[in-house]
Amino acid sequence: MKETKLGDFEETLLLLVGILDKEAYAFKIAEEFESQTQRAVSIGAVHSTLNRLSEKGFLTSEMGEATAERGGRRKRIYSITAHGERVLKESRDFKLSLWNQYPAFATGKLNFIFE
Amino acid sequence: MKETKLGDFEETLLLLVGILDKEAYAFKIAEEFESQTQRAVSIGAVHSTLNRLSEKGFLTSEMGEATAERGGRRKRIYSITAHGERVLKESRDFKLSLWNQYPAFATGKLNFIFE
DNA sequence: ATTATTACTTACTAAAAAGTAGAACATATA
DNA sequence: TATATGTTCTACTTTTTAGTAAGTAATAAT
Repeated sequence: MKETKLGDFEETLLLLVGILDKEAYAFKIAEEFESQTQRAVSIGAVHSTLNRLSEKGFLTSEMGEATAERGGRRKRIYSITAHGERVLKESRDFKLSLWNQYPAFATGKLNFIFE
Repeated sequence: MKETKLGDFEETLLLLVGILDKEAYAFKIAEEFESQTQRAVSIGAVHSTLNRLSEKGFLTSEMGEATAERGGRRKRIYSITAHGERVLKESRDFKLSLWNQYPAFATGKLNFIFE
């Protein structure tokens, strides 16, 4: 296990970036994480993880437009790179494959995903 | 993120134990890992990870019968605990759910797994 | 006997992931 | 102007995961 890969929390955040699309900025990501997992996260943990993901080349980001809302500091909008998407996909395929081989999980329903 | 959970390598090994069933002993697990991932692992890494998984309550094990093969030291056979299976299942469900929400991945094919 | 092979065990180290703390900034409202 | 709100940033610490090293054991083959 040498290559740069994804931790669990990292993978979740990466996916949330993909899900949130144009709304993928740290605060929103943190909120979404909490609502999807019922677990608390500190915003700092999210920021440092997003940084790590960027350094690893899985994410890029750019500053969004200034908003005229209260607290309207400009948001940094994240998006998944091609590399990030590829790694995510590989990770998914590998897991689907394993689950499928484990009798306790194999519903037979995942088979045709590998059509 | 406080609760005891699974690292990536741990999750893979846990699943391999489930897949290998009666053949789930460290050496075989290491071989299977290499064949399924095309990555090398050291047997020591596998042993220490299996230990960790046992301490966390995800696995149990017992010594198998002595075999009359060359190098026939008794094997320690691992199996997944109910707790291990539950955690594995939760992890799977959560991931399936996220993948399904990410447009780049959503084939629509995973939907009905949550029927 | 000696060596090769299949295995386990344990204590340790290294690396990576996760989380914390504290500061800063922009805007709106009171 | 002072305060609340929504937000980013980064250096640092802690915790967890992954991996190494070195030894032990049992058996078969030479």
